[in-house]
Amino acid sequence: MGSKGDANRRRIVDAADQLFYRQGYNRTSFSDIAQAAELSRGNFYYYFKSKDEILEAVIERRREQYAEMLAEWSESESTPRERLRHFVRMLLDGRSELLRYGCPTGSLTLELAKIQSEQQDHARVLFEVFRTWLRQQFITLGHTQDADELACHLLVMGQGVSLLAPVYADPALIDSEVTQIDAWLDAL
Amino acid sequence: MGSKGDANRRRIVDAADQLFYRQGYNRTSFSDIAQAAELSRGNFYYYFKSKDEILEAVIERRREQYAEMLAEWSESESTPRERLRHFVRMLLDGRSELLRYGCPTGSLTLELAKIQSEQQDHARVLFEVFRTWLRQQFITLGHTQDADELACHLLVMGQGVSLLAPVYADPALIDSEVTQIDAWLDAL
DNA sequence: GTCTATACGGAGATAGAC
DNA sequence: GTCTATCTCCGTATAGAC
Repeated sequence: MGSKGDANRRRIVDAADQLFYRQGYNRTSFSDIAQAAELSRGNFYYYFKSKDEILEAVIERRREQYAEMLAEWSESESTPRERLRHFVRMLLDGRSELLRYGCPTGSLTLELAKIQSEQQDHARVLFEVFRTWLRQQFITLGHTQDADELACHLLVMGQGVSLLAPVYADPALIDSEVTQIDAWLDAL
Repeated sequence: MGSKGDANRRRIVDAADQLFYRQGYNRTSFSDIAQAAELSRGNFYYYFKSKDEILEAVIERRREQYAEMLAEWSESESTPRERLRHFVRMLLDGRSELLRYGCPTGSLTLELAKIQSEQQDHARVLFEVFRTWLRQQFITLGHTQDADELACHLLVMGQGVSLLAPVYADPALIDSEVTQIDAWLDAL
């Protein structure tokens, strides 16, 4: 657990994270990751013994990042409505990557869903992070009864946009959708 | 192009269609398809020389089926509102498969999007079939100005539900979403 | 048209020298 | 900790007998 090893480990997870997003999990090989992390395949196996282990590490890393991001939003935005708007604005901020590769969480989870395995359960926690946070915002907004349904509906719309985005690669589609989602939020 | 060959060809496309849906395109091998179609690998290559060719055939087959299905709905339902409701009801009718594998169109297209290739263009036509039909319904409903935006928004919600469905494998989530989408339609 | 045999490359994974 | 060499399996694809 020296400092050199930790740095390499981080480099591997970084590289794997990016490649899983851009190429997909199934199409990303050990060689791809090793090459991107600038390590030999042999040395690579010193850090991770299976593709499963890397995936687990990537998911855990993303989970931490998302949780941290949402915690920051909870601090920086004072009202639940502003926080929800911040969530929607993600679609505009990550626009160029969204148009190419879709949502990192959605695309990964959908890929794993087709291989009925324990990996799917791991990936689901990523959605749970957002769902829980969104639900809390809707509760604070006064929608105590249907907070979870509203949270899911917002997730649904976000995922729908993220899927259609790479299909049409059209920025105008994202703009139009964000407008409609904002209108839905305002009407609540 | 004898009758025997045509039957085999159809069997292959059938098998490939199912496997692409349930396992995903990337994880489905020639052997998988040959086995499901009950053909030897050797004979298999007599009909399709590459995975690309099979994919093209599968997409074309789906396109025809969807176009036919939508044409039937245009006949069986007399008002655009009823036709749109029929579209939403797909989420309930295909419930059990949706909960396991998501939407055939959405999952395939997302997978292909990560391999920037011509295959992506082929898959996009599947969305175009629905988008065009939906747009027509909204126009008939009187929304001439924003028909395309509304069509896309309905597609977005459908795809969002289809992605979240296998993540949580919860029928109640689909029910709740259908209710909310129906309410959105009614308000138009 | 249908099969068997086989070539070839890439992927995951390990052993062992340094 | 890092590397090279190597093993095995699987996937795509072809040749050629029947």
